[in-house]
Amino acid sequence: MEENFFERVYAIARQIPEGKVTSYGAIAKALGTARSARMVGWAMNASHNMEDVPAHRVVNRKGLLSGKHHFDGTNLMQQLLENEGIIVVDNQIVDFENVFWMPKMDL
DNA sequence: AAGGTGACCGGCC
DNA sequence: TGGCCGGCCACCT
Repeated sequence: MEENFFERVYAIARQIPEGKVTSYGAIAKALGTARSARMVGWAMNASHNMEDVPAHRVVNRKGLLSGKHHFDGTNLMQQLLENEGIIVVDNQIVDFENVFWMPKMDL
């Protein structure tokens, strides 16, 4: 009973454990629309109003904080990640593979 | 209704 | 990884 595409994205994002991150493509695949990775980013844009959506845990496949530009400050996203134990240098996540979390495609 | 847009991804060099 | 290009899909005007 998903209201719309966004709700689905939020559902996945909320499942991201602390200290872990995932990519837009991974979420897209979890939703079944791997090709709509861009939509995931769009949903994240709307997630700005959602407090339950940790958008800072979502990065692109390179582990780059592509969306940091959309956060309040310029390094807010990085601060949040580092706060969870994730090392971020130059807007890029260190050990990206190590902190990468694959969303459960359980819907 | 049509067109533009975007926090992407994958392939290629 | 870095740069360029095409495809993709839902949302907004």
